[in-house]
Amino acid sequence: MYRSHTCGELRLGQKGKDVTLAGWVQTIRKFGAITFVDLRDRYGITQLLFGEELNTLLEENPLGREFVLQATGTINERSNKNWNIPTGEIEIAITEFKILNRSSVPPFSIQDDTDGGDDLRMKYRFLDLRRNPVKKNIELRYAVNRAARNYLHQQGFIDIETPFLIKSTPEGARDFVVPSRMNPGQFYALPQSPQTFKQLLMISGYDRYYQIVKCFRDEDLRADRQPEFTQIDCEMSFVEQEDILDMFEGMVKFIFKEVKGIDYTETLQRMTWEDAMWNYGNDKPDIRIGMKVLNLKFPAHSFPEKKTEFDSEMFSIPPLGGGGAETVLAIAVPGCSEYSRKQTDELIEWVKRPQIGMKGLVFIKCNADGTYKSSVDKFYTEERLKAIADAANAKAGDLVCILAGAEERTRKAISDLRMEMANRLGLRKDDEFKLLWVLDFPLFEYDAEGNRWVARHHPFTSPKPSQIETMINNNPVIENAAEYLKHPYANIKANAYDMVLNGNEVGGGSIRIYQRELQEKMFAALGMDKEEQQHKFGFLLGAFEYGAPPHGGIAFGFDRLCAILGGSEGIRDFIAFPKNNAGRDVMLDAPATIDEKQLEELQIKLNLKK
RNA sequence: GGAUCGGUAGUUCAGUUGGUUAGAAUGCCGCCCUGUCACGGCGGAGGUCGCGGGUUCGAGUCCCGUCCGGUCCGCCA
Repeated sequence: MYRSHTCGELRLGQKGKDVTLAGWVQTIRKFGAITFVDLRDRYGITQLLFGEELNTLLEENPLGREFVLQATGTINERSNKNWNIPTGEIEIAITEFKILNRSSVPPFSIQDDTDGGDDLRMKYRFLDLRRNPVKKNIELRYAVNRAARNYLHQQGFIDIETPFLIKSTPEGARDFVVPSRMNPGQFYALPQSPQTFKQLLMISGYDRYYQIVKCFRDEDLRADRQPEFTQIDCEMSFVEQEDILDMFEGMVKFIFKEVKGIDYTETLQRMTWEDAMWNYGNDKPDIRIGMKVLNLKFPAHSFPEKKTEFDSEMFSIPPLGGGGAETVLAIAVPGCSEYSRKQTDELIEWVKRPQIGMKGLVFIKCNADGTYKSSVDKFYTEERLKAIADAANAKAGDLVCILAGAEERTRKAISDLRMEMANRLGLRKDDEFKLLWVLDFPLFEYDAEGNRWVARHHPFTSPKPSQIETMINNNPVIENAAEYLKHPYANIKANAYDMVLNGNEVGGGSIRIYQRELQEKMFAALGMDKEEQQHKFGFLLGAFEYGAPPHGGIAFGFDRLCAILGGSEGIRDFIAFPKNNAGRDVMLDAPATIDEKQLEELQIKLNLKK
């Protein structure tokens, strides 16, 4: 027996008991005759006391940081208690000890506030994982996993594994591919999601399926994107959109309760995609913060049903962009009317950065005394400034920020500016959570490069029932690229939904197509002829002919959900062994070349550029 | 594919207009210390300034290239 207890469980109540602990040496504090050692394991830290009688033994067997130590002794009450740790009232008076293994000096300190940089921590991830902050994240991840499984199990879902070695379908993200030795020249692809398999399971009658499963996408990475990531993947049969929303609203609330102890009782707010874009410039708005976007001027073809008291005559921006910008958007930033010239100049520089790409930024300061001061005073009367400020819901003390430019870019910029200002003002608290459903996404997006439609969600998403006729009865071919928005397909809305948490998309799904005719129409709209459809998705089209039930589902970004619940923007510290932003595992140094012999077996010849 | 920031001691960083022997903190090693828990005191070791080239009397510092890392844009059905 290596240990009788862990390093986190002993308390004053067990005083006098003889125990054996095993763990890692956190610190050694020597005081001439006596030595204190903090022994650490997954459960906590317990102080060991080495008395004078052990000094010879300690000199013969010197301890060092991160040594693996087994020590036996008696639980003592401390004369000086440490109220910062749960075991701080006791210490173990050691009678014998054994070094189970030595350790080199670690390249960074194994502490909450480590001195290690990210790169080094990733290279020695096995040491980094010993640190409390990372350990807490990994434990939180397990708690979320457990809560999700418990909920889904209670609801009658069953976990069914689907294959990782599947067929490449170059629609959407790039596939990771795996060569087949037994089938030379042929490749498997790793799944970007188990999408088609879960739909086939619905056809097989497993009407409530889930899986917490790895997915693979060979695209460039970000702080919140990894090449292999985990989804909570779910699908249900005989459901409408409302059933899915109910079921998974329940799941997320259950997770909040189990993991964070939060009673999220209010019904999730719902917002159409159009309202999200209109009011927040973004399809995943953070609704914890205000600062709704005011649309001062916008292209006639966009959101034709939206009405505003402003129009193209009302607002143009003479000092920027020459002949007046296509789109003019504003937000009222609370409490910033006192910004100095230096601060507003800095904001102007911020929006001019290439990532934002604006030409400039117009301000209206809504002063506390009820006057208005703007950077465009010579073009506007104070009444007009007031009208704009009022329309943006600005109060005295607010700073109205106005951006102008091409529609998409400006919309993204105002959305970025809104988030930036919220961050600067500390409005995005990492312990405040607000969930939102975004509904009624467009089914299609126009791809100017290929002059064709692409699926906004994925090609298995069904249109709103009322628009199935529109889809089937119209030719998807776009005759006039310039006027693609007049094509009947441009206005088809999808039976799709995203769950948004604090401005992050944490889940997304749809009611699926289950009729062969409609699915073929969808594939055709995406530019696939019959032959290609058969080659890529023949198995699914065929399956639809054998009693496919109406079905739909959703998938949650598990890593991202964990990160947000843990109060973090990045997902890497919620994954035990993550990759860096070039897709490398710096600990393994992967990817790597393979042996000539392996290439030969696969009958693959490299043809590297350069 | 692009933008941007960074790379100096084991580690985290500082290093002025280009100018003597490149510093601090922490860690490490040695000595002292019987109540520490970020222990304390004294001493010591530790550097290919990412790499290559250039400008210069002289480069950590300026220029070009390259590699590595962070963040972002494109991309991510």
